[in-house]
Amino acid sequence: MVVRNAHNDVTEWDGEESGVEQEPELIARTADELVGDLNKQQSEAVQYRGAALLIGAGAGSGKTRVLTRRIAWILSQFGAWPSQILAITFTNKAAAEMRERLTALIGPVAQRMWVSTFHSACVRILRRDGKALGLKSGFSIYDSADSERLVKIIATEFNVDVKRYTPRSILGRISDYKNQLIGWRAQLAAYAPDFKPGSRNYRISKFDNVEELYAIIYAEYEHRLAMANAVDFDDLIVRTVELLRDHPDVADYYRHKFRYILVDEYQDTNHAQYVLIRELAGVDAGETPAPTATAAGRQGPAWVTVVGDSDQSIYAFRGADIRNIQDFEEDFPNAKTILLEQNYRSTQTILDAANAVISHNEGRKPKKLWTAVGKGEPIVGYAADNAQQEAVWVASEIARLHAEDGVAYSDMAIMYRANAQSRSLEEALINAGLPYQLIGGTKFYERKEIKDALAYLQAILNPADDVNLRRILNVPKRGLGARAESIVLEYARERGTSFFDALMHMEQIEDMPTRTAKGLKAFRDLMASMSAFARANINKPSDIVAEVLAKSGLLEELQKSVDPQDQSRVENLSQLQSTAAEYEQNTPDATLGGFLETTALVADSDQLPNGNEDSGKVTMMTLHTAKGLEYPVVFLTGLEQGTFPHSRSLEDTAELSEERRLAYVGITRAKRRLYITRAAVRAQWGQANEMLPSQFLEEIPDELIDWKRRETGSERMRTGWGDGDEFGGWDDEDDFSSGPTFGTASYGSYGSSHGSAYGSGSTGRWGSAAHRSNGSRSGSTYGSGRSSGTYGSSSRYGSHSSGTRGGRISTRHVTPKSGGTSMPVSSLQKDNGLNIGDFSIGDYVTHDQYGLGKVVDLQDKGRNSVITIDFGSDGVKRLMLRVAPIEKL
DNA sequence: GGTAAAAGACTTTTT
DNA sequence: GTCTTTTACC
Repeated sequence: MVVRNAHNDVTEWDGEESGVEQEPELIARTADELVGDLNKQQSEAVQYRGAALLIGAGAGSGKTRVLTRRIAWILSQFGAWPSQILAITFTNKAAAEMRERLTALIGPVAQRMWVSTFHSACVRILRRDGKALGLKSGFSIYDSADSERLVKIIATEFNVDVKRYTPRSILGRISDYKNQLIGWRAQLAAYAPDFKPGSRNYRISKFDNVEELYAIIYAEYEHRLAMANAVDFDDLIVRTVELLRDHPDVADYYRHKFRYILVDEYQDTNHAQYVLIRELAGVDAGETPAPTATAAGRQGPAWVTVVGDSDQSIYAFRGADIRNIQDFEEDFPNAKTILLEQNYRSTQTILDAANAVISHNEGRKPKKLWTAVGKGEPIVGYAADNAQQEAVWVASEIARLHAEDGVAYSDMAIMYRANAQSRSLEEALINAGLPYQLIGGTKFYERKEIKDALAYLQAILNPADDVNLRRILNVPKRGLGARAESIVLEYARERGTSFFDALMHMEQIEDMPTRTAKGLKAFRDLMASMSAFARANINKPSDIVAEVLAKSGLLEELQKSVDPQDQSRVENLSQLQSTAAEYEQNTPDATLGGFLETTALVADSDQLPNGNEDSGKVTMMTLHTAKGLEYPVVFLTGLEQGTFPHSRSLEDTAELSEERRLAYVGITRAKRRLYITRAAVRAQWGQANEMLPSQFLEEIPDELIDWKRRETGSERMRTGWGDGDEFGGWDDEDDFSSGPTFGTASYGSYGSSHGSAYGSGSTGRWGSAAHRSNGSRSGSTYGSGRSSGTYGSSSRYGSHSSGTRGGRISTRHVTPKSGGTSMPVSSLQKDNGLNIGDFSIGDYVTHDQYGLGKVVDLQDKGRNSVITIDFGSDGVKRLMLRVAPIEKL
């Protein structure tokens, strides 16, 4: 193993040198390697010595870079062990990226570090120490659908009017309680002291106090979760906090283990997560550090570094509390704040727009992003008559950029507020023959067939899991309907045991129809046999998946079906099989439980190809999913009052502020070119609505925008712009109206008039979804029959290895199902997605072959940009950026 | 208990 | 316009 130090020049590190796995050694980096190429603030943040550091990192300010360098700094300069570091992100993708960059920086030891999401870190803790809370091994993690199911079961039992109090809204309230660390005992004591969780036949009689209703369902929900040996998403955090608070020995262990805690996207933490950090760090544990400490040492609270940008807080709806970051300096003693305001991503024009929009938010700390990149091109605006036309224009602009300017499809992204907006855009791209990938929508692991298969696995692993067991009782159909279920359930409730227990003792149930008894026995035997198989092969999850798919009849039922949608379901199941095989291959100590965990904690954004991969496709996603990403060209669509900002946020200042931050996030995703579009008429759930321009458009200084079409046809006629008599304006596309300021009637006041006009509108002309093939939006078999040739080589990239987890990427291409072996992505790459604008002279990079190098020259030739790198002993090389196997450090 | 047709709800954003 | 849930009938 090669160690780098101050006097070694760059040394070759040949990853293939040893067949035997060794204890990976830490690559020690010199101070100059870690901060030599950083700006003053970045460098200060990397080196800061102190117990609490807040890095206020504006969009594109090199946040991840600072974070990874700081970790390397702590290791090499503070003398910390890799095992003493806990780095937390929100998404798996961010965690994977950080780990990857750390590996490049400090070597393979990074693979073993705690670099993970809040949720998976907590799972890890709970798996190890959850026994103290009564969690048995193999506990289930309920996703929101499972939780909703459970709430619905409870609410129905309690005779709650689920039309009025939907399971979702009840669950939302429960989630709020949890995020605030308000326990069910407290709620029960306050609002329903007479209720005992688990007691039968309790009826909520009076509805004059909704708090009582919530308190009771909350308590019962928690009770059932405990019975089922299950936790929900929020519990992962909450129960870990509980563990640390109530079990000093456990808390002690982690407090002395993690001496440095780093949290990314701190503005998105909720109260529970905030407390978790405090507990883990031992801020309130009362230990005092050695007075002369220059590092976290062994005693006293761990050193906490948080990185965030309050202007990018967009998850308040999920409980994120912006005060966590705003109050950091008061919350953590002797906290230091360092602001990173230099942006390395976008042009000044784009930043000016972002700054202008965000400045309309009240009560924020002023912050101004700036860049050395230069002014760049103006923002391009377009006002369409309707959503379809907007989509067609976006598609044509993408085609033009690709053809005329050589912009790679993968360098362009279309963003929108809500998933529902993707439809018309998708259609336009299909019609234009443009390759795309859509992120989000119905997630892979939320599909029915996948959830069914996972329910079997979960029930095998954790028989007490009532929700999953009951889910599969009659899936596939085996003649065990509501009646059979209720017989078993009744017995279970009488005896206060689980559904599983009741099933095991079904012989004692009286008055059971023979047919039902037969069916139940068959089901029980099936589960028993699969369970035996699983026990015998517990570290071969892919074999267990295969067994379940075959024995359960899930696969058979779908294969027999004539419904074309079921065909794609079969494919999805086979993909699940591949994912399991992949997991098994990549995980040394693979278990069924471990596999289920990976399926439980995935997000849409995890589905995105990371950095250096060129998907060859335009990316479409919601603004929320886009956070943390960047693209040379960004289309921000649907800038209308009611669409964006969303209608539900128009009346509330706080919510409107969040929408504005979302706009800020969207704008700052763009590196070179930003497009903003809107539609005058947009159909939502079948109805065409007339939409006013988004107020955010008005907040962008007019001189920054080059309007290709400023007003729509109908607006011009109404406002008398041009000649009233003429039918001017109905012609679309190349209408380069360059009129003076246009803020007349239609741009006047937004507030109250929104949504009042219901245009009979001209929608529909652009064709309805006639050719959407099978109604399934799953995409895997999406219109495979039509003209696949048009889509170039993108099929080769279809669903590559890293793309089998979570979320959906739909493309027009059928994923080639060749056994599930993953192809090495690198060999397929034609374009690594790197951008010349991201490099500056003096940057360090690693090359797959030559190792570490320093950038000495850059030639911006668009797609053919050349980067010149000094690799020390290997000489100075000129490389074509787009194909160079390099990574920026 | 299973199937098909009809009604109804739904859209923010997600770990 | 789509997806889920309810209802009517076999």
